[in-house]
Amino acid sequence: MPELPEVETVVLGLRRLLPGHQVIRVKFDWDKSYQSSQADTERFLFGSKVIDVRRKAKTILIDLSTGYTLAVHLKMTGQLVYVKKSNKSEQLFGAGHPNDSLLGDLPDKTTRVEFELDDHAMLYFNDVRKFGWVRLLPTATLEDVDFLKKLGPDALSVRSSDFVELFKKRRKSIKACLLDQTIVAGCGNIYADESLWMTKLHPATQAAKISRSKLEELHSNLQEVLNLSIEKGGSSNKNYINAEGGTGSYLDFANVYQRAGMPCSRCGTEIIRSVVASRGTHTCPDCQRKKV
DNA sequence: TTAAATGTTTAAAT
DNA sequence: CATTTAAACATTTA
Repeated sequence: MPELPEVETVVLGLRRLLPGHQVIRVKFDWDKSYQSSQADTERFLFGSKVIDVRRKAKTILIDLSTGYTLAVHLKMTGQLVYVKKSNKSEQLFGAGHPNDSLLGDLPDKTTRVEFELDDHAMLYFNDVRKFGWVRLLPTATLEDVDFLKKLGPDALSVRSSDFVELFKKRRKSIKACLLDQTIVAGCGNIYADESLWMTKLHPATQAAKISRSKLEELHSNLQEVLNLSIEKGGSSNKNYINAEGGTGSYLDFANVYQRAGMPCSRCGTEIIRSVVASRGTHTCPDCQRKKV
């Protein structure tokens, strides 16, 4: 699911499963979901071996031995599920948008792309809303591709001082800045709301009006919640499955996201929902006093 | 029936 | 030209 920690969970999981294996075949039912020419697919995908799996912001990069890379973007509802069946056992790993496709039999009606691997394993790309995509691109040109070129520094690793510099002259709302991947890459709607609540900042506050110390606090809180969520992604819950296939709520950590009407865990005031930066926004009206 | 949903991307407005 | 805002994409679920 389509925020940095979930993408990271996908990457960490697939990195243990894919490298060394060959891609034999691909099948897709929606042409926007798999973007490559037939010729490139035959030349650079079929028979190629997976070298590595990595992440750039919220894009998953699967590097192949042919010098090409499968770039995968899950957008709002994408997920990647790896299934390897043998006579006696089934190895299963999946992460992304938390719905039942992670646990059910595949392919199902949300399956857009299927990759067949040389060891009888399958990699499924499921995406209810069809916003996501898989693209086969030359590895060397990835840095020039527009959707990766314009990204700001990764939210997980950006230094505090750089973070402050990037934000202090922006005139749009702090929430719009957090969601703007060209400023800082990797934050999404959930973590924007959570980190702003932690920092006691109202999402509609103009970034330029926020003090240096508050920005430093926001930087620290954002990295904290992202890291915490990555750790949670490693445990068994509904947006992550493994052989045990356990369920749970991946939003256990959330203090405001989708908690409208429930009490703020800090002061007890009711969490409210509004719209900021044209996205659903959750705040504690007491802790995060409105900007002027 | 209407509203909302984890994210870009593009066009239009400032 | 750079920045900011809003609509679009496609579908399901509450």
